[in-house]
Amino acid sequence: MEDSRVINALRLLQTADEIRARLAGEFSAVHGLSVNEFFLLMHLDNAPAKRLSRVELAKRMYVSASTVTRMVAPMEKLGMVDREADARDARLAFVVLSDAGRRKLGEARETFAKQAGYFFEDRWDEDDLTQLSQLLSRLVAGSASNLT
Amino acid sequence: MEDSRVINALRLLQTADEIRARLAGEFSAVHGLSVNEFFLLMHLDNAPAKRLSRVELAKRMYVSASTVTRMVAPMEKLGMVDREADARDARLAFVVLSDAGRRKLGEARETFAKQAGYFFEDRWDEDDLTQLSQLLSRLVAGSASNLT
DNA sequence: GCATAATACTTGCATATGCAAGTATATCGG
DNA sequence: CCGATATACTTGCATATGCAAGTATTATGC
Repeated sequence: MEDSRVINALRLLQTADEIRARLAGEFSAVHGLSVNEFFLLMHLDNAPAKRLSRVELAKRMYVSASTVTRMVAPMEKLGMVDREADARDARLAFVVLSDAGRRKLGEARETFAKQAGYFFEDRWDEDDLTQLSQLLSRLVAGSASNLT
Repeated sequence: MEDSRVINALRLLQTADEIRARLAGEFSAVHGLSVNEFFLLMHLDNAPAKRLSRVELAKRMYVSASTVTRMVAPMEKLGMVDREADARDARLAFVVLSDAGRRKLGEARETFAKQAGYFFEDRWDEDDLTQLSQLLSRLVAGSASNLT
């Protein structure tokens, strides 16, 4: 295993799996939220009018359209998001971040920040963090998925 | 969003999602393998005697024990792995990499390398790759999950 | 030694997700 | 304008996964 691209891809995937596993437990216990639901809210909050179509969400989250449909249903019932039709195109069904969703996201963000802190704690200093941030920025820069 | 730990965690998760999505399509089409099945084989290949208990696999893959049980069943049927009991502890059921599994993994590794190459292509040079590798090595170093 | 606790694995049930097909609407070419 | 095609979303079905409970075996405390 000498190829640095392979090594980096493996390490990225494994690191992400570890972070995701930690987050899943915390989000579920503290907010009754899944990691993907958190990201859905993040994408909405990041969007111009706090709203996105389902296909846009699917692309940004790297999941299928049907997954978005089924994720949104319970979130809508709980009042975190609203459904909004488009005046010009009757096919579109926007998912809109509600006030309750915004509050929920605010709380979840704190948990995320805490976990992110724990994760890097004791292993990385500010210089490392800045270095990684700059490296990854080039990977996510072009992507519509970028949340940062 | 000023906390560099938060930014890095978000970018790591999103980057990994993108890589994983690409791999999933390729692995499924080319090898009839899921990304997690690939990692299971990688962990076995990485282990001292090409074998691990199910709980060890579960820990290293950040999945539940039941998931390992159910992942292994079809892989065993296809001959990629064998089941092996422990002489001292009758509870243990090792998963062993078979010759067929080793071949399969070899092919899948090539696909992985190709995809990893595409992913970093045009965006990163060797210096960047080395830098990231060094940064991530500290994150995965302590972990038993480390494949690199 | 033996009862209790811990560990390894499996299984029932519920949820999550993708793919393919179905429905509704919009766009395009003539 | 109209049929063919494309797009947005939903739904049926199959697979993947976690949690909790169940079974079998081993370790621990007395």
